[in-house]
Amino acid sequence: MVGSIFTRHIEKRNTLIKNKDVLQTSYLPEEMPHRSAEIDSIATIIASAFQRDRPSNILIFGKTGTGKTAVMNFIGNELRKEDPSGNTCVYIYINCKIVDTQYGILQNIGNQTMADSGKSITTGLSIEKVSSDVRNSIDEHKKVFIVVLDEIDHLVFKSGDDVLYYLSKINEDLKHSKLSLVGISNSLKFKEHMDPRVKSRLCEEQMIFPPYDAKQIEDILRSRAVLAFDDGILENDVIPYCAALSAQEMGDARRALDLLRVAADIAERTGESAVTEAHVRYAKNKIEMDIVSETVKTLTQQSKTVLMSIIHNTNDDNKTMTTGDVYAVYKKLCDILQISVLTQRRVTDLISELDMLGIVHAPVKSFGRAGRTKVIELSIPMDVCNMLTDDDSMKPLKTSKLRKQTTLL
DNA sequence: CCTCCACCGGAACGTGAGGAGT
DNA sequence: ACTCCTCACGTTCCGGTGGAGG
Repeated sequence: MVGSIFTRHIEKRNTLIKNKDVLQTSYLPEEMPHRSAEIDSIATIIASAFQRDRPSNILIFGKTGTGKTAVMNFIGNELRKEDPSGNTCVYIYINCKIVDTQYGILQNIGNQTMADSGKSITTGLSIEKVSSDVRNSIDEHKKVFIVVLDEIDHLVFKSGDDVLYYLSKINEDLKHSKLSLVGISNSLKFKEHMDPRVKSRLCEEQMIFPPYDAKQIEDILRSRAVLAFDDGILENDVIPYCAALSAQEMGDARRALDLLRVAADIAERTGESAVTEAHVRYAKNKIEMDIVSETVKTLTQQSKTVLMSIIHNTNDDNKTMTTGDVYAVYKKLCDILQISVLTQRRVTDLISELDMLGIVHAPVKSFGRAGRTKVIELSIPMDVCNMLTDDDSMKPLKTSKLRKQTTLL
């Protein structure tokens, strides 16, 4: 037999997409359409690092997909071009959605500054020890450090502003080095959760990235499409359609790129010679479904059980329910699944988490004498029910006998 | 205007996993 | 082997609270 199981697929694959990387959201373009003003003003602030001055701390706001992260990484790249050996300036990027604890942030900065000396920061040390280690390591370098904290709101929300307090006043204890912070956030609201002192120090400069409009998203898509596709692969209305769809979603350029990439993927896989508007529509559904199933998959068993209780409480004529309703069903499900029953207090927290993930909608509402409670409604399709019962830990609910039992609840 | 329901949600604390230093 | 650290996940306790009905 000639060839592997892949041969057929490799041969069949017509190359609709010339360069796939260009359509990834992580791809860093050579130039950034409609963001030159922002790049310029950040560059003026940061340029002082080359005079060995401390650039002002910057806070950048903007909705998702407005190019905040891309602009900062673009600037980071330019910084390295200007100073290839890193003699005066070090650029450190941390995504606070991934690293969201005080300890993690310090550890991350420490590891990036100590990398050349072969040392590293491990876990199990006290915060005080780690902070002083990091501070010493920074000072030894005698450089200007630009620390970018992406999704900083997530950090503040999750772990408070202690690290920010520490980092924003670290310069007082540095003799040779300097450190400036760039915070990136998609909500303005998180400032309220910060200590006023931290806030004022962090907000020395503030910038807001406005959402892109449909025309601008079109430009961005076109600049990428030129690199990713040969002429004639995209039907004329594809890019405007992607742009229009994502402009509806608050000018999210990332969504627009995802749409285009997934649409092209679908067209390629089905062996078609061009990408059409229909592919984009299909891509839109696929992306939405993928997001939901991915988040549901990563829930803990307890959260899945709570979600299951909400699904069981949902029926055609009554889509909403109260915390009490959910908890009653939840207790029975726990019994069937043979898992421990959490307190109602904890379950309300789990429901709130599901709310934050966009899986359910659960505002609190008062019914006067009838009390005050969350009014819970499922905000994803019922199909997730199947996704949930496919899960190993939820197997017991799959047998028909038990399912009958649970639907009767 | 007051009451009172059915929870909400903050605070403090407990437990146990995962890792480090000594 | 023992102590010490963080962090995730829960529990217990308890003071609120919006608004329909008296």
